[in-house]
Amino acid sequence: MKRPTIKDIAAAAGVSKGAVSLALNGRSGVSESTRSRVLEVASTLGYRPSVTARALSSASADAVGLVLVRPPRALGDEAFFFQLIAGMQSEMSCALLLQVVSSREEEIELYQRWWAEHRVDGVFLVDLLVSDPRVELMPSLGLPAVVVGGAGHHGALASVWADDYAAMTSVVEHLKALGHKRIARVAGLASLLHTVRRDSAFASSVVDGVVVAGDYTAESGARATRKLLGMAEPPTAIVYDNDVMAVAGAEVAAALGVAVPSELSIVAWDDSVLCQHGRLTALSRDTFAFGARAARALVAVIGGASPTDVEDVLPELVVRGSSGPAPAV
Amino acid sequence: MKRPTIKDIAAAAGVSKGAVSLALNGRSGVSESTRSRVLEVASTLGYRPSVTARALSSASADAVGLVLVRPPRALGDEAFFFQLIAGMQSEMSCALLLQVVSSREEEIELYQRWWAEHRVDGVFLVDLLVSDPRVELMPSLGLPAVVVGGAGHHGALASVWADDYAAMTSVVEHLKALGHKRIARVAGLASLLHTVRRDSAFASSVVDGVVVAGDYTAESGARATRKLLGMAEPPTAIVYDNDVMAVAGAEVAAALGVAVPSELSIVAWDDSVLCQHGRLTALSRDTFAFGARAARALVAVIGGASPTDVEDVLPELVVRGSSGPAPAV
DNA sequence: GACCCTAGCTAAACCGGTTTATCTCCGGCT
DNA sequence: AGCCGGAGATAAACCGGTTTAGCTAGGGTC
Repeated sequence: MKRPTIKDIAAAAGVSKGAVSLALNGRSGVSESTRSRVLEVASTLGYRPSVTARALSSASADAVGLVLVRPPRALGDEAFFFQLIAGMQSEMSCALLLQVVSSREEEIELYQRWWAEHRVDGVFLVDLLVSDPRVELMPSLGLPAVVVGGAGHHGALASVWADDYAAMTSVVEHLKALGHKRIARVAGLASLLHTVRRDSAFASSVVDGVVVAGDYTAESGARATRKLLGMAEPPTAIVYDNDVMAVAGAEVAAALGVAVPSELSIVAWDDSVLCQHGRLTALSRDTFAFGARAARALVAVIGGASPTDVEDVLPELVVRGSSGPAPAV
Repeated sequence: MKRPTIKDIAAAAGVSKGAVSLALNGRSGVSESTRSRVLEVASTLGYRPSVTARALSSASADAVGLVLVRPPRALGDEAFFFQLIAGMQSEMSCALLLQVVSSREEEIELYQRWWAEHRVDGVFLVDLLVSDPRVELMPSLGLPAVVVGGAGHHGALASVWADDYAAMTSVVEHLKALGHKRIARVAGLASLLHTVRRDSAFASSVVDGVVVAGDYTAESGARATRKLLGMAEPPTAIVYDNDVMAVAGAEVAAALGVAVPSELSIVAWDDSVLCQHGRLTALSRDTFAFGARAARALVAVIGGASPTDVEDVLPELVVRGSSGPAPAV
């Protein structure tokens, strides 16, 4: 009960392997009558081309790659990536080759290997570093790639991004309009490009703004919040770089008896069910749609389109119960 | 700057392609001196075998498959699957081929295709149906597979599972011990096997227990809760089939002015950050470890081990603020 | 009628591995 | 000496496609 190969079709249709290949791929070199006969035979035999064999002779691999550099254990709580992946899938007819590794070196090694082995037709690049070697590497390999969530234009690569700078500014403006003066920020990993972008936007719109580093985990969010609230002149508003840290921060505030939002306003970057149920004011971007857009861009680049930069809509601030007027002095 | 192939190594070492293959795979047929010379050359040339080519001559594909049947949009909120995937990755050195499809037919089609094309060495089967055609299909295809989250033994397949029946019983016992008599349940999709298992456990330990169907979304959880609380004799405790529905239910209760836990106890199946921050009593299983265990089982089956059934530890009830003594009559 | 061109097809090489058949050489046994 | 066996290596077939070179028949041109 083996699956039919191109040879079986050739035999059944009474033509050569080569003719079958031409006919199935809609290329010239066979007559219309032969082509239709081949297609007929192929469909009755339930023929499916083997991607493996096809990839070997340098055609499509029918898959795209995504490598995540994370401690696997922490990954599961990051709804962002799963939303992103789900969105990507919605716009791709091919499969996604996914692997989680623990270092940047392994990541690069893996991209090279996948490409050398024709296992993928293209890749997504996420978590862009400030000076990211991948931006140079991909074009030199000739591997189609799309930067997801970078900061605009990146070398010769296509890019799908949102304006973190403008978004941060809009958050700060919102808080200033509510009368806040002492605004703090709990940042994400300093090595990531978007952290730097948000940092600089924050620095230029808030004078003497305090920034505490975090790593997206609940623990780091709680720790940073305790530190901030323990200062001589604690902030009246804190902006967190992701939802998990913000929720943890809100809990710390509650535990310390700091009322939200009357004494402290909290804003989260990236909305999620977590923020919705915690009634946190959050900067909401449609991560699912973002992933879908990235997939479309990658498909286009693989198809031979020249790389373009797509700017996502500016994230919208969804005001919920965790932000309000600054406390009277 | 092409990647070296087995031919290059053969030329550099002055032996034939066949000898190189034997040497690299640690098989007999070459002398120790030749083997070490080949290995030496291979490492200095930075040789990496092409999985694609290898898969063609019926060897390993170095990837395993997972197909999810979901509307992609809803998938992103289901932390369960992402935790599971993260756990799988932690125990696999190979990549995961992931695709989201919208129907069971496509799922089966995809499994067959992947296997026929040597794209995967084995697959995970999730969301087992009550009478699932895949259980018969996999052995007949000869495709190594592991059932994840089924109900024990499934035909000729290996299985990694948790005892939903006993878990449900333990939840009900907990509530009964608190004095609850009118206990209700918001179930998941009726087509899934574990729903049926939980249903039957619930039915046999709760007399006249009301069950409302849901589909794991927040909307369905809210709807079900409104229905239950609007009854003439509303339940004093509700058990939800996942975290998202439970949190939505807690919100509905709050909106209707029903105090939790003094008037209504809420228990969620599957713990998550959502439950932790919502202070919901939840049936906690370590989904990450569950995924890791599934990966180990699949690796073993692919390696030729005879399929075994691994029972996961019984999920543990983590009591938080949402469950308490039944209200006095 | 000789010549050329092209459409339509076939045979064969190729991709990068694995596997099998074959060949040679060397040592041990009778 | 003659025979057998096994170790060590090679050449060639194979996996299932794509691609290229080459062949054939038919039609148009001068």
